[in-house]
Amino acid sequence: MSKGPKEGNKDVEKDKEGRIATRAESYPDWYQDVIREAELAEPAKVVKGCMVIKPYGYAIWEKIQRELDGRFKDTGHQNAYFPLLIPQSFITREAEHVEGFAPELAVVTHAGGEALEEPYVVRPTSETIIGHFFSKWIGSHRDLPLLINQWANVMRWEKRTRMFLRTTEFLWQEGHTAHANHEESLAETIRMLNVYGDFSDQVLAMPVVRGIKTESEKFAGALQSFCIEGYMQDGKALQAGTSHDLGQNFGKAFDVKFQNERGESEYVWQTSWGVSTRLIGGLIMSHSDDQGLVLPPLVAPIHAVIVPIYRNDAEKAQVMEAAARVKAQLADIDLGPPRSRYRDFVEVVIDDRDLRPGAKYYHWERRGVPVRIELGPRDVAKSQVVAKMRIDSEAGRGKEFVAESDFVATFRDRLLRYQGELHRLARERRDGAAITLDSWSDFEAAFTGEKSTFAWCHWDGTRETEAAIKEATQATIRCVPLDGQGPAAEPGTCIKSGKPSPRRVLMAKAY
RNA sequence: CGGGGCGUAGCGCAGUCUGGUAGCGCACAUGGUUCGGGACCAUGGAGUCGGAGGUUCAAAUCCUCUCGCCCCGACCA
Repeated sequence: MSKGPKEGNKDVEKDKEGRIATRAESYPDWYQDVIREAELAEPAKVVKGCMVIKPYGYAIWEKIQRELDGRFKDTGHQNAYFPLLIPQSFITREAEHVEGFAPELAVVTHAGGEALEEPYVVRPTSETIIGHFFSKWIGSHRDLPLLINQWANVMRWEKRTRMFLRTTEFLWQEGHTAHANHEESLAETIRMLNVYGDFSDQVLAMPVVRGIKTESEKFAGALQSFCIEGYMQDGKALQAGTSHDLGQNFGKAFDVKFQNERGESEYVWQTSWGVSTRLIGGLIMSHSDDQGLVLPPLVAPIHAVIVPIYRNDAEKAQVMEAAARVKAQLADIDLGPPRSRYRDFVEVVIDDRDLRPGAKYYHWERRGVPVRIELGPRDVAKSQVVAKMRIDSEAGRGKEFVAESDFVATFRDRLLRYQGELHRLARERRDGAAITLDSWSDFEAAFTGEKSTFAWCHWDGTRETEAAIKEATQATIRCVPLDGQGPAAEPGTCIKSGKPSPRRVLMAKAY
């Protein structure tokens, strides 16, 4: 939408011709326009680096929450809530953790009109305070595993912020679990990584690479961090979710001990995992185009909009009656999977505002509503509807004239096909852009200036080489892929140092 | 923390160089004509020009200080 029209601004050149959508190519123009014009959010301005999530954007987050929460419950987790403020001393107990988070903490030093004896930090994440409570709650191996999730806000005073992708305050969920041994905690770490990966593929239609972070990119305080990396349309990577194997680091720092079957005292093995409102940024950067937001049906707050067309009151009465009938039939459709714990009924809006139809088309297109239904006197007479999908796909191309009964009968299938198509298209864009590189000059060429893509390259496994690559190109090692992710594992030589490498890793510039 | 930019109506901006009635588009309100891809006409409401100080007969405009936001880097979900 960089050169696209702005809502309600007639000065900007209209794109009446050439309405073939082009895909997003760069933050910030296009990205921010999509957010503003779809009314997802706006910068708070009065609070540095914070944004206001508007109702339509928040509705997307609620969809994400609900679906993820169901999956957490399915894997045996329970929700709980812990304090926003954490005693500063908690943060300093784990050496790597304090080193990693100290620079970005917001600290409360005064309360009740007086200086506090010990300041509180606003949580940047809750491992420490949850560790504190775990130590009280866990005594026996019979208390394990303890599987807790928290939906919360956190604050990280980042030097640089970007709407949804990195804001000072953000909403997320953080899972925290404690286990009796490392096999179990590692299995949990990988299990939740796959919950995220599956969710991203199935619900967000955002294909991701599942992998392991390098030592320098891992979570501060973890033994090992697993991640899912999404491909954004400007070629950059987005860390869309992480799952950490914390080992006994926090158990030792917070004295979380249990007695095993033999009566011996042991530290618990913990995990933590999280995804945030960043997913909404990933959604935008994965699917949207010059005409605005594109939403997969499973996270769309509104699945279909009916635009009634009429010229006089008689026509209006007739058309509105048909619109209400179509809406009522669609509203009974449940998009949820057959055995889902939640129902996900189709949400239909009849746009009866006093605007011309064309204005409504643009309005809803910008908001990414998957299906538009036009309904006029001609259609009512023929018992048909005119359907148009947000983007051309197997689920619909151009304007289609469909018998009302057929349309209703196939609506669920149409939405689910569209969902699958968005995933397929995103994967094709990613795989079409991804490259395998073996020479350093090719690598530099691929990342000059603002350029970025997914590059599969050999790396010698050292922190020094990793740093040198980042220094030279701004590209980083996004992850070492798990088996089955990316090219088949085969040994080679490092793209930078020429030293031996066991397998290719994923490199890209990152958000 | 470095480098750049910007604070003027709800939103987007012009006006600042060269001081002199506070402007434009959209949005909003009312009336009318319209209505299958962003309608038009008429009328109207809406502002301590980010803040403080200074220069001047006169400051959105010049000077000093200050606050805030955005973008680009270094750090990160």
